[in-house]
Amino acid sequence: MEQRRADNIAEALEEHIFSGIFQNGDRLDEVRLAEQFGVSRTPLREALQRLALSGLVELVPRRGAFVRQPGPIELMEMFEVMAELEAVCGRLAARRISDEAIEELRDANARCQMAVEARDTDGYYAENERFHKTIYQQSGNGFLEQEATKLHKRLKPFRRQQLKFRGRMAQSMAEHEAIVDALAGGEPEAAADALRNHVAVQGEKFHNLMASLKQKAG
Amino acid sequence: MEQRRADNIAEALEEHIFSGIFQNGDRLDEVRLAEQFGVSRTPLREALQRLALSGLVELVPRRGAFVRQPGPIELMEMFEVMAELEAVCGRLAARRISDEAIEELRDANARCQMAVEARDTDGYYAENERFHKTIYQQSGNGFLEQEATKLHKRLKPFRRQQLKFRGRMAQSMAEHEAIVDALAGGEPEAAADALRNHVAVQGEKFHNLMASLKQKAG
DNA sequence: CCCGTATTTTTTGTATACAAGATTGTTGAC
DNA sequence: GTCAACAATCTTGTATACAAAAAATACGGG
Repeated sequence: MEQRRADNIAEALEEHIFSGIFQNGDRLDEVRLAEQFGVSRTPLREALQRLALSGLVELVPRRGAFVRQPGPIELMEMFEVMAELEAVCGRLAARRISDEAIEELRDANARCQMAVEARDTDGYYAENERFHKTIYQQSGNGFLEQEATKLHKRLKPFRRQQLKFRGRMAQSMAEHEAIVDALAGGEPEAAADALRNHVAVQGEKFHNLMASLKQKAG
Repeated sequence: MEQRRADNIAEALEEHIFSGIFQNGDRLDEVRLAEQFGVSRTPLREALQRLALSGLVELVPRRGAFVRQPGPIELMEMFEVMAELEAVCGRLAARRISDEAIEELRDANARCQMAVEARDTDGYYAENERFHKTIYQQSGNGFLEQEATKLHKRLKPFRRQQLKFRGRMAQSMAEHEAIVDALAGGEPEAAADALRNHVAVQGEKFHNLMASLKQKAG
């Protein structure tokens, strides 16, 4: 249970990085952080290595660890891949999904709708996440589910930014309905297209994302 | 330059695991391996953690590191995802590919053909890899390229197994030609389908894969 | 004779100490 | 005054020492 500790350090660091306590090129001083977290450098280094492999920090040999936020281009690329991964999940899920899962999707959507009406962004996001994770699961491919979940987590902070834009939650809801209909109807290509367009960052969404990035930098 | 060292340990371990020196559930003893590689436990543990994140070993807290070869199911799942990733690369590349890259693909194919005639499996694999990596690149999405390359590498030993089956190389060649034609013709869906079918493990390929797995186990 | 428990032993996880390389500051020459 | 080379300092990477937890073994009770 003490591996837990390294995990917690990694997660805590993740939090700090995501929440903007650290800026983009900041060097992550090992001794400082070790003191701050009350552990020695050894587990802290292990945490850094994990974060490096997950892409949140860059590990330069003999130079140290640096916060590595994706720039606009890489971010677009990641969203493009996310859209395609979700599309694949949808295509597979349309053939393999269970009735219970469709119920769960409809349930998540209903709760989403309630959150929209209550202007509860956090609640909305929680149900939104459940919606997407259910689809990953129902792809029937555990490896795909893992990969999709990983990338979903990585993009979480940026997605949340976008939810703040007016009308986005309502539009997103409508898209969710279309996705469920395609899945329930067993239409693989329709489900894939609906999910790809739902996740892809295009048109207005693109401008919103860029705007939120500038806001963060300024 | 000394980060290199940890990399080398990880790579050496990878080699050992891939080449069958270690069997599937084997425990990787830290002190033994440290002695064997002539380093202390610290860098060795870091190497293990990397391998854990890349999926080659499983790190059980307070229990140790174990070799983790994917079973038949997970393997199928990984090939399914690989096929879809390559399909996406192809779809994007069909729109974005450069003339030089098409030349490179044709060149790789020509060399492949030569290797087939010379029954040079290694040579064939090298050119085959160049072929696929070029398509990843030409997707114009660096992140996608990275992910595809990672999975490609992970599946490498299993793919190689399959090349040994009679006629596989020749069939694969024909498929390569079709892929290049679709890319050169700027047909996204055709390129995607061709690549998906090329990579997917179905029909005869499925039985071949299963046979090679049993062979390995026996 | 077998099973459960306690003890010993091994092994992982963490801290600290040490070595090698990188960075920065200072001093001297042009 | 500026640039370069050297030295001092700091930081990373590695080794070792120590603590805690799990596995193995031995002992005792049933």
